[in-house]
Amino acid sequence: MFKVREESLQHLEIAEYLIKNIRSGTFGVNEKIPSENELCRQFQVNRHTVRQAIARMTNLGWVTPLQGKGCYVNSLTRPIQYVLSSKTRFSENMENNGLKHKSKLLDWKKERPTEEERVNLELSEDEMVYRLEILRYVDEKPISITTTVMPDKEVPFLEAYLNEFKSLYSILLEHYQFRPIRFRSTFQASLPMLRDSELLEIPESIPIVQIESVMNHPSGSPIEYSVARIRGDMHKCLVEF
Amino acid sequence: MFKVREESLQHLEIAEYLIKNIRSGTFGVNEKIPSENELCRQFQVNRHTVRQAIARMTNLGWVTPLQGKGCYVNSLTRPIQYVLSSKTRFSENMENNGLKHKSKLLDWKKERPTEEERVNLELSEDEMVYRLEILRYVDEKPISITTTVMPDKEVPFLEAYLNEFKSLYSILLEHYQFRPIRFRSTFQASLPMLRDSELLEIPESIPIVQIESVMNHPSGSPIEYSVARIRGDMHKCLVEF
DNA sequence: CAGTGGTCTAGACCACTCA
DNA sequence: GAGTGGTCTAGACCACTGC
Repeated sequence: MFKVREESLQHLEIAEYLIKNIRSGTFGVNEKIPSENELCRQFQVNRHTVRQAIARMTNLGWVTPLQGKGCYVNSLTRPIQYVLSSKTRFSENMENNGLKHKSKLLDWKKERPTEEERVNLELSEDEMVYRLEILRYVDEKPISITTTVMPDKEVPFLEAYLNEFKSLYSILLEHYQFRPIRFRSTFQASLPMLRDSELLEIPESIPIVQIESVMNHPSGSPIEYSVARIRGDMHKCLVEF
Repeated sequence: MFKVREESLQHLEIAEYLIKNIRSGTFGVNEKIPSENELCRQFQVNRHTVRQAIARMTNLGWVTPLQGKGCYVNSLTRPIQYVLSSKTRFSENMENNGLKHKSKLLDWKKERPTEEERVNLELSEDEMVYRLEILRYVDEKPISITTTVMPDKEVPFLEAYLNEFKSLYSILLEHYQFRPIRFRSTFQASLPMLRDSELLEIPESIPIVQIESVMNHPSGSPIEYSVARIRGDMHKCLVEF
């Protein structure tokens, strides 16, 4: 129960030394820390020990190693405040934070919903849905992947408007004349799937926030079910009651 | 951008093999997977390679290695649904989920607030606060650490009631005749600090959800500022609008 | 005591980046 | 081609668990 576990953990000392130097600014943001071999010489330890220290720092979100280049100090991530209310949208939130943003449609399909989607959207067995996968950027950096599912019947011929994709909500407003209203959301901390970490360009050990939401048509019926997977180190979600 | 990165990643293959066997039930929940040396023999690889595979599985939340004992498959964590509204409390939420729960007061102090606490509680420079650290258990397992700060003036002589600590809200209700009301909360995914991982008995790579909340007195003034750090793999927070 | 996971060394080859 | 991080081998000692 009361573990002691001190003594002779060189990799922890190396990690602490490096973090202290990042904190103090000796290694600045977006700069390189010394190479693995350099650190081996400095601390007179094996490369494996240095790599353990760097793995730890990577997990804690301090640095990102890049093959062939070096190990870079992550930019300070004062988290973006994302306000969740019945009305707020991604783009409005980013504009409130004064941030440049954009969205990219990775893929879309028209197909049968999964069981979960069917339940959340209150659909019958044979109805079809549009499934969109959207990658969102802030300041040119990818920050979230969202899978959005909408019933076919509510947004007929949606594909006609997807070629020039800017924002899902602008399409809905422009071509279907409505704004979805957030009905409920759940939050969960998780770790990225392989595909997430590739698209978001983060190591697999950085936590992500998964937000599942059900949005309603202004008339009250559920119209959109979305699952967003967001970099956890760059976000803070605010809910007011 | 389009990384290939396949070929010769033995540790990924080993991890996938083990995960497949956990999924299929070959290695059951709370059972041991084969020891590192055993896996070395099976796959004809170096122990370091096996350890990489296990590190990955640990990060992904599949197993927990215990020194001297073995590497155990984590119990399936269908997440607990935690409803956030202006009124819900920890204990009510757990009872709604039909779960046994308890709270333990780790520590308390009466001291000056930090700048952040002062702002959130709208206090003047010289006011004092009670700071409580509470560890909560569900089914006898620790799941969250909460630091709760309340202004001294609102709960005078609080220490008199802390000896027989069961639940903060029962003390407030019984001795101060009020129930705090949730005003706002922020969510963030994060990784545990060293102390968190010790108290929650989780590896440092399992994500946690940090929920910061401001609670109001029914009369409207802020009365409690709390920061809860919760195992991310066991929780889902639901917000309705 | 034997078996387990945790730490560390010494050295190898590879894939990638950049000048 | 020199330097970087990524993978892997071979072998050592330690701390901890259980019988």
